[in-house]
Amino acid sequence: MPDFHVTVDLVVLTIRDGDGPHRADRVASRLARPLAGRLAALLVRRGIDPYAGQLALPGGYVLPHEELADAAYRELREETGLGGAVHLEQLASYGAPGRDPRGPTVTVAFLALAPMLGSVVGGSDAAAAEWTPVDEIPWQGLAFDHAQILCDGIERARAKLEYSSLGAAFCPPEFTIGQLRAVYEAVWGYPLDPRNFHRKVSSAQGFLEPVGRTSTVDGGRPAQLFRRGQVQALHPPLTRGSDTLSGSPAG
Amino acid sequence: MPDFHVTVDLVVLTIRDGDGPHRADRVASRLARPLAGRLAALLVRRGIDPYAGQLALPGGYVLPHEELADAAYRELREETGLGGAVHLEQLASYGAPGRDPRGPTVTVAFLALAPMLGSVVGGSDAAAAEWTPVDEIPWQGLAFDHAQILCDGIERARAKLEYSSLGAAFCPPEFTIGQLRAVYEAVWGYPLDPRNFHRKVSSAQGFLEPVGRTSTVDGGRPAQLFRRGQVQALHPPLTRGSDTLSGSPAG
DNA sequence: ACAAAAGTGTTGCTTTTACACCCATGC
DNA sequence: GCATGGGTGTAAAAGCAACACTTTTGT
Repeated sequence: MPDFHVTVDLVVLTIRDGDGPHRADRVASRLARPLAGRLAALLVRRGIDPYAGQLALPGGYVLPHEELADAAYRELREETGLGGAVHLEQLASYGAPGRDPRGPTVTVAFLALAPMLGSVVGGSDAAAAEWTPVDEIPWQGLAFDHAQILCDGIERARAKLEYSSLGAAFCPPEFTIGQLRAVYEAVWGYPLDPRNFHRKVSSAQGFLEPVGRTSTVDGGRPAQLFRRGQVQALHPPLTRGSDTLSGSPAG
Repeated sequence: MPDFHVTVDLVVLTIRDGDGPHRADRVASRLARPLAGRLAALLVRRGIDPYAGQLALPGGYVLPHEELADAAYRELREETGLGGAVHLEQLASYGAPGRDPRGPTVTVAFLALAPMLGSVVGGSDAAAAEWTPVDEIPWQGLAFDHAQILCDGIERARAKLEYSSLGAAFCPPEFTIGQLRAVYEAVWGYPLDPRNFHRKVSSAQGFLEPVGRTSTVDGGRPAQLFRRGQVQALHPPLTRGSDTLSGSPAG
């Protein structure tokens, strides 16, 4: 019974302000308004030896007698200062021979979704932590097999938004449907019809829980505030499939 | 950097002949014809010490310098004699402290789907391997945290049949749409409308590939044979959602 | 007044469901 | 003939994309 090192690695995603790019494959021929946010991943600059100086996912060794998810939470706090208000779920495990020069190592990757706010501080063995928009990730320069893991994490997030209420994990505790739509648009990389989106999510039973009213968030009129509801799964899904694109044209 | 033992465990599922039970939550008030098969999982009787004599998932230690998926394939062959004609995918990892009395152990669980045929032989440290219908699984008596893993595996299989072509992994290389429908009915535990099912899967582009004709399989007329197609994902999904139930009434 | 976002109504199209019906075979 | 399963047609219902339109704020 040979032994392995066991680590956790974190794909931490959030939505940041700023015009996101459209995904070329989705908005080919249609006029499209600019997106209100962009999907970004958290990368740290490695301070110690294997791949020192290169960008990597935050992560670290699992302690014996520590639950895997606890280790993921701990690393998240240690390396990024992000609190407990994040969604965390297991992604997959990676154990290719030679993936870590220090010896046989299995890493359990986790996917974490952080609300839109939040500055990040580096700590322990990470010299710096920074949000990188997904279209600017230096895929070639990532340490270990972290390009693969990050890629899997982003794809998981994109897929799960379709049939779960996960999108709300990117929002502050109370949010408007407009903010939630911005999340979906940023993650999927193309605009959605505000009116149909509104109808869809507000008619899905248990998906959203109304709480109050806010004044103008962004120049518009006050809007209903919501909390995420109890329902995790979503039937029917939110169609990122066909040509659900649209939205009012830019000009 | 503490060390862990790393194992793989396999949730191996197949469809076996015989009337399957209906799931109470799905067929409440409606008359329903009997199902043509039932979902079964592979369990082994442990021969060696931790939990000796109890039922467990097939699995074993990962060798250093061995890819996780390779270890899963190896254990599948060693313990069950099942060949390479199975679908195999990673399920999740489990590392709760104390889950293995021999010390800190992380197990990477895999989901394997075996075609309907196939007798099973025991080997190495498994005294016997046997197919157990999922509604007869002795959940309380399983070793380690294998009840949890098995439960997760079954739920994964049920969910994935909806939006992928995974159902065909339960079929022999060439099969009829009727056989494929029997798979879906066995996994989900309730009958589907044969005519709508036929239309749905045969109209899904790339899902099935026609190959030839067979004579009567089961008293009916000859039917078109199919191979699984290239398409993995399925849009739109196959609705196990609402009340897609039905089928001709029993009497 | 104007822009910008929230939210509602409506219309035409596609998908889904439920079921009638015919076809081919074995007994 | 009759049962069994394969396969097609079809009409009602539901879901969805697209877009017109009203409301309510800030500038």
